[in-house]
Amino acid sequence: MTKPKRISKIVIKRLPLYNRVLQQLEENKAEVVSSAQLAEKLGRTPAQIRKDLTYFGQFGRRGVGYKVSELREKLREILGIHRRIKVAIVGAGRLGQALMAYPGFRKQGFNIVAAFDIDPQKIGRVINQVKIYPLVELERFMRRGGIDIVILATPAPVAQEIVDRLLKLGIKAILNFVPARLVVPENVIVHYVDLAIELESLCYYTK
Amino acid sequence: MTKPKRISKIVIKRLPLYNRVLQQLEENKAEVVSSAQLAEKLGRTPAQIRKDLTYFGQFGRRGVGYKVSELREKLREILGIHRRIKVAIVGAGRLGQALMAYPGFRKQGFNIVAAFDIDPQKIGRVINQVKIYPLVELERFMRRGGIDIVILATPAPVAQEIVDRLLKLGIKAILNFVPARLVVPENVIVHYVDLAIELESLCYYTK
DNA sequence: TAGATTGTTAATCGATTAACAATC
DNA sequence: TAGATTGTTAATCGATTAACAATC
Repeated sequence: MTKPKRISKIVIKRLPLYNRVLQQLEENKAEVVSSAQLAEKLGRTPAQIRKDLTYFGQFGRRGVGYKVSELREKLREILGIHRRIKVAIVGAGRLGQALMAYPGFRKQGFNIVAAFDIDPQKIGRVINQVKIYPLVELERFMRRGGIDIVILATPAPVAQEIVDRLLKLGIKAILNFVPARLVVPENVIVHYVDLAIELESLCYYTK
Repeated sequence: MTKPKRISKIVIKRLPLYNRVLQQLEENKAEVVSSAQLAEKLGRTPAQIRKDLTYFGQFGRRGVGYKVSELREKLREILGIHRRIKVAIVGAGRLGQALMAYPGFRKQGFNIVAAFDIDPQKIGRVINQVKIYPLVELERFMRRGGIDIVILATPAPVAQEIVDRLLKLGIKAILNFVPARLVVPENVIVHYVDLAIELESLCYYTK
């Protein structure tokens, strides 16, 4: 084959942004939207939006534009968020608890099924309807029902060790808040969110 | 002029990562490091690291490598984190309070000077040594001492309105946790952290 | 048909990497 | 001097955008 047809990460990262705008348009009862209108709202070019979308199919009509509800549904399918995604938070320290309390996940339709920690002091506590379980329960949770994504918020020194356990259970995606590079096989994807690093790169522009 | 010599955002975002690794090396008493060693630890190419660094000067010695402490100090100067950076959190709801409690900012040397909210119920509360002030106090804080960066964690509907106030006070950098596109003049920089969007793009890979 | 907008190709732009002379 | 590694150029790779035929 000449074309591997692998869609780049950078494209995938834009799809949720498109989805967000479509959600708003839907709420405002918009029926149809053009790539130019989407681009305007997103601060991007119409060409980029059309190109991104055509990696996945032909969703628009020439001379008309895109049907809002239809395109949104397609995007949700592409992203895999048309079904209910089960998320677990591993590490229920300060940051973990903050994430348990964060309302945005539920608001976007995610199902935070549980939090996990080793500290017996924390086990059994409930924050924002999410209960903290001992780490050993992870296996049970994975078996019945499964967990689609783990949000990792452990202390840095134990992160890799815990990731190794998660990998054995078959976890495929990790949202990592721990400031440590994780070693995972290449079929597993890790997104890094490092708040201190975000702040540091901002500093550059304050001078 | 032929070369605008503008350094791209993508390069700036890598500098804190280099800094982090140098910090570790310093703790481990490493004196010298090569671009190959840094690349190994960061999962990047030696060429990229050397190129990134030479945008700002010549910090290494041929045949030898980079002096760890010296390079780290240079990076901290380039980023502007050699002096103590003052950060304010605007919006002390659930997410804002979680950010107040987040230990990583202090650990990286940031000074969280205050949080601000309009809700009289919250004003006066102290979380992790950070006090919540009424929004009107922002002006006073900006005058005496100043605020380098604002972490924005307000409700989405009022975000722009509050940003406009911050702009009038001369804020130059915003770390935005609000899922809304902010309108700012181009000399002001905004970094977006959208946790739900991070999760959504991860979903794509779990199928 | 005339006007609008997509889907897609080709051109452009920018970022990454390979390679190597300079030099410690 | 021989070996190592930087700084930097040129080649490559990938992403963005301009342009336009297709078509609603």
